[in-house]
Amino acid sequence: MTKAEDDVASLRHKPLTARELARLLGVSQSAVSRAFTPGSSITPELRQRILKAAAELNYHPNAIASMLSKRRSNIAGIVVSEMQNPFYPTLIEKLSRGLQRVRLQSLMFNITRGSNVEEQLVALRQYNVDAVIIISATVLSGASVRWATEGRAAVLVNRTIPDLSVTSVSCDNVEGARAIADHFHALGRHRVSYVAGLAHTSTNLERQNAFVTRVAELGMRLVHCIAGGEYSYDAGYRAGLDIARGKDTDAVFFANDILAAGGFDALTEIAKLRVPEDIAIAGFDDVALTRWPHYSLTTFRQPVDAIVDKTVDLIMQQLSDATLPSSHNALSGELIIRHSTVGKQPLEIIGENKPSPLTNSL
Amino acid sequence: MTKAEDDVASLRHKPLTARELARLLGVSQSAVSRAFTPGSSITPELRQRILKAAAELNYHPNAIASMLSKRRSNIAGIVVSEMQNPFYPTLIEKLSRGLQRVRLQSLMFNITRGSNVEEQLVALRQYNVDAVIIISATVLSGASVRWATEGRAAVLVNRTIPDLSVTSVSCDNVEGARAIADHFHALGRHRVSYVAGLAHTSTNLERQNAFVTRVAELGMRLVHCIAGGEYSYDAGYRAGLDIARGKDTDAVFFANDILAAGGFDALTEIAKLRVPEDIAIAGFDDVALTRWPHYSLTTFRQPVDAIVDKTVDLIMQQLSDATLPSSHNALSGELIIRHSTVGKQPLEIIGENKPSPLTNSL
DNA sequence: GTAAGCTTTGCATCCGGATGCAAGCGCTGT
DNA sequence: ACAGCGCTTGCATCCGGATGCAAAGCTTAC
Repeated sequence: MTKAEDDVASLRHKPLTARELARLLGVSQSAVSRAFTPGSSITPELRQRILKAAAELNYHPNAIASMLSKRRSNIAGIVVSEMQNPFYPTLIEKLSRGLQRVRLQSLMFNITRGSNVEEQLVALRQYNVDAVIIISATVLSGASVRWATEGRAAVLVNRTIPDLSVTSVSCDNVEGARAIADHFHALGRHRVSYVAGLAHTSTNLERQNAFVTRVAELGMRLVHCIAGGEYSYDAGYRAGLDIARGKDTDAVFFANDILAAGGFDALTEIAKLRVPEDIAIAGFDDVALTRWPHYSLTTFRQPVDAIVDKTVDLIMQQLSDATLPSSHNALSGELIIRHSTVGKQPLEIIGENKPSPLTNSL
Repeated sequence: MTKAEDDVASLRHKPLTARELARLLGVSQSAVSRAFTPGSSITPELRQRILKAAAELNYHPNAIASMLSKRRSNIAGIVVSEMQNPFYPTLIEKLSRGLQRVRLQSLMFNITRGSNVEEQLVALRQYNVDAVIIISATVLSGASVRWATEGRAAVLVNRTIPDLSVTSVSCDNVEGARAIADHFHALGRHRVSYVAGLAHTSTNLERQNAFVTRVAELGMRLVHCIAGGEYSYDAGYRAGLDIARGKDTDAVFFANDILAAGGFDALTEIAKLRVPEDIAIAGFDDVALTRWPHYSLTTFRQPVDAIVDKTVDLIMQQLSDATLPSSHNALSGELIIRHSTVGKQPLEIIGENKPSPLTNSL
């Protein structure tokens, strides 16, 4: 044991420390520290000399030590649970890039069925992350969220918890669902259905309520309101079969794009319905596959960039002012009309502006 | 500034430290430390007393401090670049769970066009990660990889770099490509094509070379070898159109499933070819969409779980023995035959065993 | 009863940087 | 020339746990 450890230690030639570098240059360790701290009290000449030597000797300040003394980890913990939905990898990638812009690294905490949530949250606290970003319409209880976020900057993305004073950022689901309903109405559809995702999630509830309400306002009939049970292709497929059996729906709104893709295939390939002539289909999110020619799915685009920017912005604000009150931010999205509701002809007329249906898709 | 900082500090009620807890219990800080260190010299009674108090007072050892003194971060840095391909989110999720099992947290480093690679790698080193796992068929130069992995446990997943002595784990691409060629041959196809992904990646090169070689061995004709240029639906779609124009191919192997999906749609919906009657299609990876009824894509399944296990295993070995020589591990996958090569009838006969085509897909 | 041998505990110090404070230095103005 | 002021620099200490070493406590054996 001790032997092995020694071997390891000797082989991993330990990196240069600030003290060592300082000694070599005949300056103090503080000087080295200051050279790497923007805005600290040091002459440009000394700083240059130190930085130059550091570059030559391949010295990099030890982030761990720095964290310890600054009591600041420069790490944002991202709690994720649904990497299966392609919307999330995209979001996370952009988010992690956004965080990097403000010098925050992303420590990922995957919470999935199968992983120990408790343990993950303990780790989250132990790592002293400066900020917690929770991206998961599911899983965490309110109490867990409170515990995980207590006393640190935190943002819930794409999720709200009513009784919890934690800042949240999401797409305006109400706007989106209404836009879909309005679109169906403008197309002259009267017998609409809704396919839910995970029933109890805030995203689903908001979309469902807003859609159902708007449908009633517009005098359309809600034929089915199907509980998909999850945000998956399979659930959408099954729901599509149900709807086809009902034979009465002329427009369906699926709670997200993956559901819609499944529904699309079931409705066209099994039920042999024509889209959009027999039935119009709309999804939500605007993931890559909505642009695939096979689907060309009308959807409500989540303002991903805006969501990321707002999230990063709120984190930064909270970091500089711990008293910042929590807020719920619903960001405006955009209805993207494609073939699945208007067919190929009208699309050109309406002026769908993508130069090619292929541009920009996965 | 100082004012604000003070406010922050006061509001974030700082967590209990080991010294504080020790003082409350009338024991030494070392005792607390030992209570939390398995196998250390402490009586069970004392340990219990400390752990009990710790639980009550909500004390958790500060991981940062622990890292500093142990010179061990318990963090694995995962360098990723292609979150767009659904194969990777799945892999990463499983990998991060596998790492958690051995007490390693995953710090993600997203390397994308647009992000500063250099900076990311510096961060990787600064955080003193114990292990580096590079999952990205692309982007990093050999020199960068060497620099990032130097002196620490490291594994390249799904990628090899010939002249570099860094351990790698990947699917056996040669086996997979040969299996596809053999399958085409067994189906009686004679005029095959290959659609490449990112040309210079090891995954692509291995698949391409093995396929081309095997095709020649079997006496089949290689009609086209198309440079997709990237692993995307669009590239596959364009390649599909090219192949259809050539009119001579009766079986295509796409370098991965996403390419295959694009090719499938182009061949069936634009070129109006029947799959598999006119043309058989195979992909690689076995991502969720291959199971979607619309595609039902024959593919070579990457042994994701085995890849994850092997990777974690190799990391652990390297951590306990720094002298472990590097190795290249190609893990055996599995040919998954679906409708896109054998059609609906034979599938039942061949005995595709999924209880329902929907099971297990996204 | 006491010395040897082992275990448990505490003390002191270290990990590598950050930072408050005071000493050092250079410049200005009289 | 010297007091006064401001900027640089270094010293000492801290961040929160880990750990080698020695002291203390307990067993066992003579």
